[in-house]
Amino acid sequence: MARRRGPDRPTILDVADLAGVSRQTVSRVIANHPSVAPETRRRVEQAIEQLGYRPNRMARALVTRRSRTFGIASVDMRNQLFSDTCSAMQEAAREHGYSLVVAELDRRDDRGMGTLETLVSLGVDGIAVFPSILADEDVAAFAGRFGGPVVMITRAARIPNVISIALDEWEAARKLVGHLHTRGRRRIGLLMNEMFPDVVHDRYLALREAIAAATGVTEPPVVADRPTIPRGQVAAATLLDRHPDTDAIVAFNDMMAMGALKACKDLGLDVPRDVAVAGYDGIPFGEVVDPPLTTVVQDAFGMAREAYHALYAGIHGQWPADGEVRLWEPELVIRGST
Amino acid sequence: MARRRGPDRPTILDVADLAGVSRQTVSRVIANHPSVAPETRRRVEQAIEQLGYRPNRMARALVTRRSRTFGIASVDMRNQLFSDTCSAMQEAAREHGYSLVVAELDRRDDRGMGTLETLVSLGVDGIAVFPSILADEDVAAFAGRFGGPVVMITRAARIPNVISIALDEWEAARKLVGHLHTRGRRRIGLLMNEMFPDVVHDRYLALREAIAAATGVTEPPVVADRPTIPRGQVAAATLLDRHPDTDAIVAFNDMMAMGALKACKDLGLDVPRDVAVAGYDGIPFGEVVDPPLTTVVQDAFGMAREAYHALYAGIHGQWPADGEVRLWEPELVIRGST
DNA sequence: CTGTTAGCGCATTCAG
DNA sequence: CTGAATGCGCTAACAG
Repeated sequence: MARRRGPDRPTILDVADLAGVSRQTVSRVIANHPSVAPETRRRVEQAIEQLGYRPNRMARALVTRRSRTFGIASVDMRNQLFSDTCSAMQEAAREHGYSLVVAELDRRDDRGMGTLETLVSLGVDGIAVFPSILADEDVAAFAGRFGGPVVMITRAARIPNVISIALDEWEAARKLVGHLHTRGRRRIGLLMNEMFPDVVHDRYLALREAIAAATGVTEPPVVADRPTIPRGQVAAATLLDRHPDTDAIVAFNDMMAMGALKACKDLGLDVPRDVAVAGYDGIPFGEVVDPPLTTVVQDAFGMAREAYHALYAGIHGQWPADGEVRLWEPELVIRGST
Repeated sequence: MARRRGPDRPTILDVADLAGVSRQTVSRVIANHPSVAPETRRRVEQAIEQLGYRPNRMARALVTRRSRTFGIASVDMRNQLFSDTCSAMQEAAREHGYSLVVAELDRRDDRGMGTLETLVSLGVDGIAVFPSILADEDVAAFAGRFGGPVVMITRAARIPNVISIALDEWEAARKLVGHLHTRGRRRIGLLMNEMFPDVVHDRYLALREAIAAATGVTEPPVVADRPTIPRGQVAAATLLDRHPDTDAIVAFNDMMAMGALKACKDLGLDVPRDVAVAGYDGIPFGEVVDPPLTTVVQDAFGMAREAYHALYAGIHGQWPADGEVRLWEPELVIRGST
């Protein structure tokens, strides 16, 4: 087969030869094992430096059965909440020398399950997943097969072998709907994400409940689509067409909410006078749009750190066989759109 | 050492035993090697299915010296252009069964070079990098050490062993400045990214040149900061404070431009009447802000696909020892902010 | 404190 | 068409 271009990377044997020791000694130096003579250590370190040696982590993982990588997956890598999560997880992972393998769930490949299996075959020690298109049963099945720890972010569900980290949707819905109600809104419409109603997000259930409690409306109008600006625009237009008396729109996330803003503008509706609009996530663009967007802020960084530390702990200690849910407090940021 | 929880994942040997063949035969079936009897193949495939076997890609990589992963790195994973690039690269990679290892350059770790080395020790076959904090010399040094293909995105520079993929900054500057000039703007201020002037981006050189050609101003005012909304806001405020007669602001990217929008609003300046504002990248939020943002759109998806295919070709074929630059056409999208 | 032996899971020779 | 031997780079276990 074709040889690598240029010289091969040095191996532990090259270092050992140059330092005049056995490879085991080199291995000990790298692992910071105490039982190495200072002089020997110095020689080895010098050889490492001189050769520019870097351990092959795949070879190491093969024997330690630990790759020091975690996988993280979502159906949309371009989502700001996901980027923030990746960034914060990687930041947290650095202190332990862990790396992140990021994958976008391919819905054509067994609804995304194939992507998770790929992550496993890459040898990740644990997995964080934004479930979205995956049902609880999918995640449960995967966590059962996969030996390592699995964390689910953005959905609260008690799934065997899974720690779930998510916003407290009921608290969020109470805060948001309470705010809208205070502002005199009574006919609240919902923009849900594309999986609805096949995968019913707690966000919907919680909002429906809060709306019923506040206004007496038990089945608020709802339109589902992809959580992007253009699709949110289409969804909002549909909603307003079917229910012209709508006086408030709550969108699944800020992207859809921004689409709703555009739809209102298209229809000549004033926000917030005619229709109030609110989203979820608290992405930074929310304060630059016109009008600035009221939103339920998720502490993406805190949740990401929590996810990382759960995975890391899960590798070394126990993992809850019957699952566990960790809820996060939402923060309502009120801006001009409501 | 602590054993893995649950049963170990099945290996190729387990499959071989169950199918009653040797492991090489299993290996051949997996590799789709033709010389396997149909009946044997069927038995093996059934065993694979039954055990839920998935090849260990690290073990495979150890012997093939090819991990079928590419690394991609940037100093900020949360940047939309980077997310778009990751997403598009992964999409392109799927067809060849390649995966992406995403890393955020840690500036504390040798200005990000340490992160690149980590990627190498993880065994990636090639690397795509958004250089930002890395100077051309850094990238050159790394590409020299690393045996595999290296692609640099968002900066055009002829660096040995590196294919550089970037916007045609001169064409972009001509289009943008030409547009501003047509709109009667004569005192154009610049918001550059934080590396300026230590790492001078072509974007600055090109804009300066275009501004000189159009207005005769050879040293346009410039303020540098991080390419985020809040820092862009601060930078724009500084610029307008120092040069109150500024009638147009060109920002390094849309994030900074949105910050400039906020700064203008704070100062009671009307955009675009008093000051025109434009950015680069063409992120989707640009059309939702107030006023909608004029921007130089980069074809992130096209560039990402190009980057992937360059890397993939580089693994199998030749790589330009003296480097290569591939320029991409910018598209100027004119909206309300100018 | 250091070296030797063995093997992680797999693909690549080379034999049959 | 199939199997046996070999080794990728590394660490664990055991000797010295």
